[in-house]
Amino acid sequence: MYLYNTKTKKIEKFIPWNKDKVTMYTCGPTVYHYAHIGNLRSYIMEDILEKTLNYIGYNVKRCMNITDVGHLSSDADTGDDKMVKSAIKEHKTVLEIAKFYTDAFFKDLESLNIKRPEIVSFATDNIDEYIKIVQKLLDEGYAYSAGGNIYFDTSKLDKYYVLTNQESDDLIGGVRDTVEVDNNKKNKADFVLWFTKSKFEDQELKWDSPFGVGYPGWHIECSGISLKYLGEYLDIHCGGVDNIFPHHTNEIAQSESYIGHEWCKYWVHCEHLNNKDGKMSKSKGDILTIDTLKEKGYNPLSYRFMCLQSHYRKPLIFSYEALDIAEVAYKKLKNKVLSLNKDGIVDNNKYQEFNDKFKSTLEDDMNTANSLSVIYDVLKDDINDATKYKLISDFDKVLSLDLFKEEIKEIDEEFIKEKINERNIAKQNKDFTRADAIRDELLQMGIILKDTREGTKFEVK
RNA sequence: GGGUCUAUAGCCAAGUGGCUAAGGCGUGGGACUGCAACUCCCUGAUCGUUGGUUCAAAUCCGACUAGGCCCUCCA
Repeated sequence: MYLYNTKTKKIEKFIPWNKDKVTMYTCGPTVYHYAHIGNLRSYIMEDILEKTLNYIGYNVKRCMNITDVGHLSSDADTGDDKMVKSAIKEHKTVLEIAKFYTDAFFKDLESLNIKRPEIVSFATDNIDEYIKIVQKLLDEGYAYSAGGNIYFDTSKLDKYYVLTNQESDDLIGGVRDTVEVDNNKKNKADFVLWFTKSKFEDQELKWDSPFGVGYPGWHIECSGISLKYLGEYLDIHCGGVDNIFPHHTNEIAQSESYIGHEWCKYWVHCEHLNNKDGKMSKSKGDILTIDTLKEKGYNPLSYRFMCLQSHYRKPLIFSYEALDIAEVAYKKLKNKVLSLNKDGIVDNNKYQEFNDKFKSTLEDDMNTANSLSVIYDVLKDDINDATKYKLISDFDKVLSLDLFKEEIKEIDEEFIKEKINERNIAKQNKDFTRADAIRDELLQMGIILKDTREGTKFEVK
């Protein structure tokens, strides 16, 4: 398996810390709003990565966090806590908000056939872990207290900017208007580990700690959860490219200072889904959800197909035109696959040949566009249906496009057969007006008729 | 301003130095059909611009142009 590693800016051969056990951490959502389809692109990519590793024989232990507290608009002690803000807006408690959007998030994962990680942990369930880490960082001089908060001291590190080639002087403090400069910080890049002085009177969630009553900073959450569930040696850490700095950079700083050695080997980042004007984002408000796609009549898996047609390290521009194309291609592919006759003897040599080809596309930094091409190669090849069936159903263990799943819809089969019969009689009598009327009537109900050599068949739209 | 990534046909997109640049969708033509739909066959590009390295470049290097993302909210 070869992966692009943000840490080295190179495609590298994947060698886990332990021979066949892979630990994988993926940054999860902040549950103050619905996930938009751009967020979900990353989760699709991570799903493919996990399933690929399984497919080529690794045993993967994967963990994901759910951020349900302490996510400020800014990392300085300014701005609003997103969770609190939503809670006020929707007249609910913070935990009610978290529960609601967490459930919605899991539903989205299901719609897209994304496997739920083995371990899913809430930020609020691991407070002790953060306190333990912050305490040790304080004891060893990596952190300091100022203005009521605990900060990480980035000047204590030999190299802080490990994922980017920035120099500290290049940073523009407060590049966005909404960010205020926090004067408690010793260095521009320092970040909060623990807040004790909350500006929000209605901050509902607070915990007692040796540093005072308060709540954790944003970055400590992922380090804490990852170290707790996956240990001190992590193989892969995933997320969107926007997390490279500062979030992942800060995670490395605090985690490696805490454990005293290298922590994570491979950093894998997914590029964004953009629309014509740039990035979709929750905070900009222009979000497009899976539910919206469903309401417009799209199959969520068409979106998955669209993502798989592109490479995860390339920005993908969303448009309904592109989604329409993906949906047509997906349906056509599915129809072809569904018409395969699975009975027969599998040609093992051919199976091996195509399966190796499929694996190599995935092992090549998850080149899913090429993986899909292998399906078309299989369909076109001069091998029997049984072999094709076996190959494609195995491929689908990774791709998860439900290629063999018939659409289940409440249909009255008897009624349709009667109508088909009626139409055939009309056709025999050359009463095409009547025949077309019946065809249109069924079409209205979402039933498409096909006149084949074996007689008239129907298909659910 | 600094960092980082991208640029291939109408659209999506593969390609990481070497035969006529994958694949999908669409378009056009054809077969099939009462007409369609489905299916099948055929159909398209000197690879952002410009220098350079090389026997050989979409592929490597430089410059330029356009665009995305990050620089304390973000997948």
